[in-house]
Amino acid sequence: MPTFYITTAIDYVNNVPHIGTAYEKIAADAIARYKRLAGFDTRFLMGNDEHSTNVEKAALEKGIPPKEYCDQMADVFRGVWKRLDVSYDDFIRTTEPRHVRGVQALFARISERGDVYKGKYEGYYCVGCERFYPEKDLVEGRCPVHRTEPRWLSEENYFFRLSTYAPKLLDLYRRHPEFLVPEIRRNEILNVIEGGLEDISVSRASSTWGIPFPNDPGHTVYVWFDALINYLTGVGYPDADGDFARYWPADLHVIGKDITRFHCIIWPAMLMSAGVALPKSILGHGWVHFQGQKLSKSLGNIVNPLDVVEKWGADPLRYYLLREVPLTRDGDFTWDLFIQRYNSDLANDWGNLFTRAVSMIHRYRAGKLASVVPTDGLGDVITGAVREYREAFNGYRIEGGIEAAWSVIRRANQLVEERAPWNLAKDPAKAADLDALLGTLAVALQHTAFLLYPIMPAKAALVWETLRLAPDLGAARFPKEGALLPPPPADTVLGESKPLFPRIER
RNA sequence: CGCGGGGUGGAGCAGCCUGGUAGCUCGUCGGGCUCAUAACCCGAAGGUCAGAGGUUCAAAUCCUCUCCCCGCAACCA
Repeated sequence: MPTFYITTAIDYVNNVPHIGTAYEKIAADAIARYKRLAGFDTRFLMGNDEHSTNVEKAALEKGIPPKEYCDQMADVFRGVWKRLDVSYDDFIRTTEPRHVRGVQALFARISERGDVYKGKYEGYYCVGCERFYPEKDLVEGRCPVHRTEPRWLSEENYFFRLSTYAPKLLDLYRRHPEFLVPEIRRNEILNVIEGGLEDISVSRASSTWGIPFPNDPGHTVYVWFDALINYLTGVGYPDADGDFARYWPADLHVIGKDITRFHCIIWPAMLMSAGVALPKSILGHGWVHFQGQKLSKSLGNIVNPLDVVEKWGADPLRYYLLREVPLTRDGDFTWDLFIQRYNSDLANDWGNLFTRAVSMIHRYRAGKLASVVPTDGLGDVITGAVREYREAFNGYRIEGGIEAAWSVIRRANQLVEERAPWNLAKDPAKAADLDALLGTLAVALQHTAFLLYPIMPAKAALVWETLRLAPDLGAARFPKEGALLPPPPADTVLGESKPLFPRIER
């Protein structure tokens, strides 16, 4: 069985998830669910990044030990992901022993290669920002953010010879353009690499909340190095057998566009140095804005995904984000648009098709299907939509997949008008026509549920169950090219007709 | 000359790479239907494709210039 290993970025735990973080996880989840339907042995990894000094500080402010703080935050994050129906297979935390062990092992490999050396890190350091500033970025000798005078700090650090990997990275991008998508991000990264790379500091002497440096416990591993390695330790590295052999190299890292440099320059260089296979592809997605503005704490426009979920469930939010925000671009979340898409797409199109079809099957045929073979060309519409859907998903164009599913919904709604079942029902001579139509609608509904399962798993499952199909929709698999799914059972009473998505009245 | 993204009917977008009927969703207007969540279906109106110049038989699409908007400091995916 082919495998598919997909990861998201792991999250810093000094903030709770917002709608932008949720977007990334939902998108990755849709892809993971799609791959499972497509028959891949799929591994979906998420996690938390718990080692930064900011985390230590946040814990201190709460007056609890960092570990305890991280435990609490891990519960918060996992709770949110559960509410959003994110189906991760494993959740890694960078404080776990399995991770620490892997980080140290990878460092040993990089050191053996001679790519780590001890040097001096000097510069202006702002305590407020916890970072170094080049002299040119200072404003009148002061930190541009805090307006305080930075300290001149000189620290012994370990460095990674990133500079020597520039030619190899360029070669990687030349030979594997799919390593980083979309193209626009690839061009940005190529510019950076072509501009030359500098060695980077990979240890901190000042911090204790981190992974001890191998052979020099006075230092801790720089948090980014620590974090990136989660993709390896999440499948068992450094153990070469088991899950690591099964899933590595990863097929897809889903990350935000702000951290492409770490993932597309430093990460592959680390792996090259350690002699570990590179991931196959990295997808740098855009931002979700709110009312046209970047999400920002200082602006106070952070949208908590749970606010949406509490009112309408996870599915409408998942649908909105996946439909409205293509992975390659920035998108916008507004309540107006959310309600509009909910009402017109979910309530009126899909939801209404479901209710009208199921209720007619009950009204005219006591809830039983006499025929389950689609007529009126619906079979071709469905197989065509499935083909389009798969092409779109394979290119990570989830919105394209959604549109393909909608072509079935639209055609089915049209067909109801064309065949006017309420008239067929009045004429006993047309009973067979009515049976055929109702069966066609049931099969169409079945396929919409199947195709929309990666997007809206809960509602899709509800439709599936109403049609009295095998209980676990997630265990269903795509039919062969050009074929249909095994149809709903004939002569079984279907479930009730009830609104899938009650309209939102403004 | 800092870098990048973008300006297409009322709104949001596709088309631009590989020139040749300007397409989609929503909204508006008119009609149809009554199975359905006042949902559904059909039709119509509405755009000199930011502006100017150029190449061409032909430009939203290629070239040049101009104007406007948004990112590129931090929290942060």
